Amino acid sequence: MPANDGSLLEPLVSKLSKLAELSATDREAILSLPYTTEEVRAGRCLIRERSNPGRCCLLLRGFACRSKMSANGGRQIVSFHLQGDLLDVQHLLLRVADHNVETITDVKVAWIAKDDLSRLAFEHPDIGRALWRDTLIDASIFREWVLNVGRRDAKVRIAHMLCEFAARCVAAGLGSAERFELPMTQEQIGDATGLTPVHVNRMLRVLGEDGVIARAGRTIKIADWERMRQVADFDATYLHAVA
Amino acid sequence: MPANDGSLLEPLVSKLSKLAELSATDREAILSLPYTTEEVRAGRCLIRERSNPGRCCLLLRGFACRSKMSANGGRQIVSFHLQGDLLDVQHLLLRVADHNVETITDVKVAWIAKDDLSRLAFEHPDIGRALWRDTLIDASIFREWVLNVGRRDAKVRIAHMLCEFAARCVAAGLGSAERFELPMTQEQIGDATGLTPVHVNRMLRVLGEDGVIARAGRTIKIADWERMRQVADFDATYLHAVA
DNA sequence: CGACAACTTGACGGGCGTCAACCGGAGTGG
DNA sequence: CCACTCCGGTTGACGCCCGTCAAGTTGTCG
Repeated sequence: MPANDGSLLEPLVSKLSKLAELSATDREAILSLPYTTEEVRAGRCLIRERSNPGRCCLLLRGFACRSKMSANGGRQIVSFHLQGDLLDVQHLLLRVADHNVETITDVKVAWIAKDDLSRLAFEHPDIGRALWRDTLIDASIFREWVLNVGRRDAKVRIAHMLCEFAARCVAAGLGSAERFELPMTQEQIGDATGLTPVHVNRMLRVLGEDGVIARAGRTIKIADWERMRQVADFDATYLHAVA
Repeated sequence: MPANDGSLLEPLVSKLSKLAELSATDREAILSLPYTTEEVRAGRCLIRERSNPGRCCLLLRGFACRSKMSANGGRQIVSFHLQGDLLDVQHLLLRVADHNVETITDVKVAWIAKDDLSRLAFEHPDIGRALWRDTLIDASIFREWVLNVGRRDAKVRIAHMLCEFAARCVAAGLGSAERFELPMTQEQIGDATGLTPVHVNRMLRVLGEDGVIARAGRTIKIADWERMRQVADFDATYLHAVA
């Protein structure tokens, strides 16, 4: 499993470079982090609520999400993640996981020891700055999700989720804003928006009938992005230009 | 307005001390931060969405909240704050505010220049660690709010909000868990839980009839805390022992 | 070709929003 | 001291959005 040719952490370097100015030394320090890789099937749990991982998970390929459960058995997805995302920076400084991390598709991840990453953050101020910014943007997205789930009706809510997902895919170099692929089921969309899968389906149909989106299986096409943005009440400010 | 007797930043020292081990030097560095104080009436906006503050706001007395607006005019409160809270640490590293900060009661605040606080964080690693942890706990609370608004019904949702608020008041030394004072209106509770003020009122009445809480004006009494915790689906893990 | 998961659609009901009226306390001005 | 105003709280009637239940379709993988 250990496969330290060093190049696999390149996505992490490129992500953090967008968040702060990194020196050559910084980059080398990141690339020389020890890690192990693992391939995991769709629908598995990478990190479990209340556990204390001891290592951080870098998503190299595929899609994942973070989720929490309510007492009555309801699942709430609180964020989606794609390649290049570091899934649990918060565990550098918080002892116990307050949520699950689950795979949505088959994924490839790199595990990095918490202590190594933490040391890196505090010995290289600009890396620390980048990681901190990453968690702050994370928090900003959570705030937007609270608004989305709390104050928008189902149609707008789903449209907003699609906009955010598209924007992040484009930023990560996966597909274009006009045409992209959804990796998640309608049930997972429901879990992210606080709706039932049935109602997600209804609203996707309506969005299609309105001509705001076009669907073919899980591929979404958005012809008029300006219109989509209005329908979705989407304003990318909260992504803070990166995400 | 400048009133640097130095002692007014004591709450900040005590808050950060709970988040990381601070040396005497660290404490002195915090206390010697330049700041100005201001008294602000209830219902005012301290920081406006899309603005770029340039300074951070420490809440010395009273209550405040952070909020966002949806296109259709809905307001969503994303967090409540009480004395000792630093209201916008995220602006140390993010350029533009993605939400408003509003006063709930009359408050007294201390303004600290962003650059001063930022320098402090990076020159004193343990202060940086404490501030970072603070923002991570913030994010954890947002995740819980997404779950709360997305997957719990109105009664549980409001009960959960009350539990969190009580826990944080107790942690800050304001009142006891068995009896505390709500500073916010039922409309603000609704804005925090994604409900209308009318329905908040109904659910508060039901919680009273169920004997879970007792109300007198805005004072809340919780006799059986274990029962309350069950009704509210409340598990303080996500507060990460501080907050 | 059979099994199973995801998607789709319809019928029905309930939780919560909306509208409206009234009450009570605090502040204000005569 | 009392009338007036205003904000917040309270309660009832009614309706809609979305949840629930159920059945059927599609697609994929063995």
